[in-house]
Amino acid sequence: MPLLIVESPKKAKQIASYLGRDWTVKACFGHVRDLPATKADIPEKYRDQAWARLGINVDAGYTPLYVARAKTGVLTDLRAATKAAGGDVYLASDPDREGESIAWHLSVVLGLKDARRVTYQEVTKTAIQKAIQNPRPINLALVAAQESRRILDRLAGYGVSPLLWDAIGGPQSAGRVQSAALMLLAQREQSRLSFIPSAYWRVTARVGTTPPFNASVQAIRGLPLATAASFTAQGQLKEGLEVAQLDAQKAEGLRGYLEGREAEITSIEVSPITRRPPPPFTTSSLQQAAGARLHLGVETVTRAAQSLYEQGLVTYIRTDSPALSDEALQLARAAVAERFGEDALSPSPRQYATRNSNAQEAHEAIRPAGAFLAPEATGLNGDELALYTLIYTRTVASQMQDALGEKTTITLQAGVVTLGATGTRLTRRGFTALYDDDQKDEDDQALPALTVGQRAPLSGVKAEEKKSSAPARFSEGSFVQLMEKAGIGRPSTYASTLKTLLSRNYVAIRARKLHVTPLGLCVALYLLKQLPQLVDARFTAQMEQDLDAIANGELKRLDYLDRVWRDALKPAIAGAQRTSPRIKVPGREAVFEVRDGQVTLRTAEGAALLPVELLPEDLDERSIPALLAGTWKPGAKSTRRTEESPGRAPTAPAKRKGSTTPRKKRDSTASPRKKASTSGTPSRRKS
DNA sequence: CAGTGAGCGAGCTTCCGCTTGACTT
Repeated sequence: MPLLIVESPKKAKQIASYLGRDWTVKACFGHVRDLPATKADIPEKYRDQAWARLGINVDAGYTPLYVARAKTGVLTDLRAATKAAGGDVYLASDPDREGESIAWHLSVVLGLKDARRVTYQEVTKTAIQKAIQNPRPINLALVAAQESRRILDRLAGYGVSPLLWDAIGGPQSAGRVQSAALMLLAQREQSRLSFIPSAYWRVTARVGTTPPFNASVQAIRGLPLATAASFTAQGQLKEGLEVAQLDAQKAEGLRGYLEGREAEITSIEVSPITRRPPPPFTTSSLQQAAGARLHLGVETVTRAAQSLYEQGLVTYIRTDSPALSDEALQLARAAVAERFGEDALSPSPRQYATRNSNAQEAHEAIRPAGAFLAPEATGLNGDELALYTLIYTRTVASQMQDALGEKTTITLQAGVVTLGATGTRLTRRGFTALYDDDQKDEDDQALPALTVGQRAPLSGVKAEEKKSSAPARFSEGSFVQLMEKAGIGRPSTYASTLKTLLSRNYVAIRARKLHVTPLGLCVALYLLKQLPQLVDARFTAQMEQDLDAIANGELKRLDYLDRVWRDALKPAIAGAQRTSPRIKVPGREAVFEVRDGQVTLRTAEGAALLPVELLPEDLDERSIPALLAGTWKPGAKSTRRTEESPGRAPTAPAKRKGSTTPRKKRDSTASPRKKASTSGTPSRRKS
């Protein structure tokens, strides 16, 4: 009886039901071998080799040392099943680079000669049957590409992390993905800290038509009134821009000028609007939407989505493709027809393509699985119901008609002052009847029917001073999207990369936003100076191109690794400064100095160790003297945390435990600390 | 002579990516 091996047990069950009793279907649970992680993983005979710590014999052509992963039960099970199948084994791991590698490792571990590799794009009976009729050999060039990726990540990660242990202290870490991701956050934090807000004025008035509407001042004597967009991040007026700038006195003068004055409508412009439904979810867009709409963090979303997957309610949750299978398209369209009628359907089925060039598209979009149960019919509750509803409506809405409408822009003149008002109106709701993704514009309003030349008095004139705001911090969900857009990490690692940055104390979550800590800022800026290539997201983009060339046979694995390691990273690591770095605090006359994992703030007035909970944004004219005097208390500024959802709050207290600084090195022997930092965070949650 | 504590030195930390349960607090 032939044996088919897939990665996921859920998938194995599904496929077993398609293939019937003539087949055995087993899961290998992802990778079955890997480089040794710690010394304990290294086999006795290699333990005294100089390269054993890396698990890669660089001098022997970057030969990797592979060891079985902890799940011995899985391997013995697969070996027994292989024997029972008489070696008639089909390797059906995912159709991407990692999947090809898994197939190759399986073929080695199970001793398969002439391994039969099969792939399919969707899990349907016909697709599976077609796949097993067309087996092919393992693509060794693709395996070489994966192996190069693995080796590079190990060399970079295990090569650079010890640099941090020397320079900064503590069990710190660096890597191709986490360091580039940290840098993206640090850059945003820096641009926020150095941002200089600009003041501008907004003057509004009520126009006395029936019914009335609101208009805002656009220009005075034809000169546009300054807005937030008129200024640079340094608080300067953008070059070559001619605008009217008010101060309190002028604003009050303008208010008096307008109050009671008659305005005339000088133009009415109407333009049509078409809005298309957003594509079905991928891992990153689901995180973004669940964060924005349901206020759920990445870990909560991942856990709830995994549960939905295990219940057979949604498809695989780690995907970069928004594509729907033909079967799913039909089911989604049937759901539209049943709920809203045939007229609500888009004229033809909508298929969505990814815009992400790194996408491997081994799975389809995250969508309802099986019978497309309506949310009410699932029997779910809580976060899982909310998440399923989101996935269901987004998928079904993707097959609905566009929303149509019109945008009206009104211009009015009152003496020398020009005012404007906008209003949008939907003439056909289309998909928004089910899934409304409208971003509300504060100026948008319902406008009455108006004609050019019409006159009406202005009243209730208000002049408000506004300040331009710095670029916003990332939420957990938008951080995941940022990583995807930058091309770093994969759907299976977005959540764990964030978790790593949190557990290293490089990043903290406050009021549902990601903040880079002083330690994170120091690590990022240190790496930027010593190893700029590692913190650059383009390093990964270039790696992807080179891996493609290896997979195509155009580039040799050895040549590639020599180029990135022997000729670039290795000498850069050897030449890097290993003394405690001093980093200028952005936007302040002060420096951070970091040693033993602890950050010290140094100013002309003195120095102070920074408490772990202090964030760069807490540093100001009041807190700095308090820190130096030792009287600073946390929470003085950050008390206005948004606690709308008390049930599911805080990851914050759990986080700090595992990664406290090793001030007393003797007390923190390796094993208890490891335990605390790896299992501490999730296990505290349920109590 | 046995027990205690300070001080010293050795060993360890770490990557990315693929998959789920089995462990405690």
